Amino acid sequence: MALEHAILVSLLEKPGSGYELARRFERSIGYFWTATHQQIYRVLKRMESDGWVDVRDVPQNGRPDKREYSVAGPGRDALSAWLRRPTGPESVRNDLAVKVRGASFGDPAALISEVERHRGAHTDRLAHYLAGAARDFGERSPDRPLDAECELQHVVLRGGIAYEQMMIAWLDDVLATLAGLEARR
Amino acid sequence: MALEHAILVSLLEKPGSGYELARRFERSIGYFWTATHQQIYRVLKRMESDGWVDVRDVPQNGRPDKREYSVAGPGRDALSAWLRRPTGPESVRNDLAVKVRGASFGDPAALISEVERHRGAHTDRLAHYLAGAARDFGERSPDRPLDAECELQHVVLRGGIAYEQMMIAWLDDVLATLAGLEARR
DNA sequence: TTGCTCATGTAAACTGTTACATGATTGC
DNA sequence: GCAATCATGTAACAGTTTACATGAGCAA
Repeated sequence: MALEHAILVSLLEKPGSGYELARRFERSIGYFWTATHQQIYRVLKRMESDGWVDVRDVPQNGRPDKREYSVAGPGRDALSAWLRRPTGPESVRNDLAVKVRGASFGDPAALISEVERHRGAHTDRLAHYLAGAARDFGERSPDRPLDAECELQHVVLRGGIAYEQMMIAWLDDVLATLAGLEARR
Repeated sequence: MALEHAILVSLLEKPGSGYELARRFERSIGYFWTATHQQIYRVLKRMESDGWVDVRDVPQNGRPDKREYSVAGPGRDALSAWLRRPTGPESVRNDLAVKVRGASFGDPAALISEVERHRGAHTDRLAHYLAGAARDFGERSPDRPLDAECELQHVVLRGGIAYEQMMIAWLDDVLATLAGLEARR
């Protein structure tokens, strides 16, 4: 269980409201951990009552007030304890792999458009990552290295890029295999 | 939701009991879809009452009887309908990426052993996949191609291999980044 | 006799998804 | 006037995880 930890990391990078966190989970953090606003509000409430975060009501002109959360001492401790604690093997959930394996009992060709759709989604995401990498980490001089926070954000982004490239290559392999089966019939 | 579909695929490959399915979810299918025996028993019961699977009581000598499930017509239909139906974007859950990004607010060096542990797990899994690939798909003659089921199992396995190789390379990148931050202090 | 494998389950707690609800402001 | 954005929630349901429970056989 790590939604609270993902929220702590995000709040350490910048304090914000539940709504703002939900936005961030559609971008940046959301690329390696998904959550909806309902989940976030629920967890924020629990973390507040556990003393992991502080809240501050921020009045805004012409807009509803927002409750801005920031990480408190116990939250920081909980995060650094979690960093050290071994995390179990990730649970994999790959619909498409199940579908590909299931295709042999149905019509393999029927899967082609679905695989192409996924390929498109991964291509879009890759382009998005590459643009972000160029924007945020493009102009680095070797004699003036970035700080730790930046370096670590960059290595996570490189992971996202490697993942998307791997997926696109694999989906091409799947498409070639499906086409081969089709041609053979 | 696709646990029922993963179970259908597994039962089409070979009928079996809930217990046997739970074993398979620790290997083969489990590499791209995880499930515990509790989930499996619950879903099997629902699928049985929906007529997706047939059950047969198999007495065994010296062992408890087992209830062997096999896919029925409606189950096969449900599977092929799902194969055609677009599946939403996969929800990513990567603990380690959250940890790496969180490390800048704690001690980056404290994360090194955790990353090394994950690297070891991925190396083991890669070796296991490669052994399986050599065993099941090693001796192929180009003039006698395998059947569809085999080809599709093979392409899924290639995906697993590509994933593990990508992860190991990324974890090396993470380790180099963490070491670089450590050396700089 | 201790622990492992085979075999099937229940119960409770937690997490995730979908739908609904409110209310102000900004831009077309 | 209509839709989108900002901002915070509730409610119901579905799915997942963890712990507990039973009981037989088999091997060190």
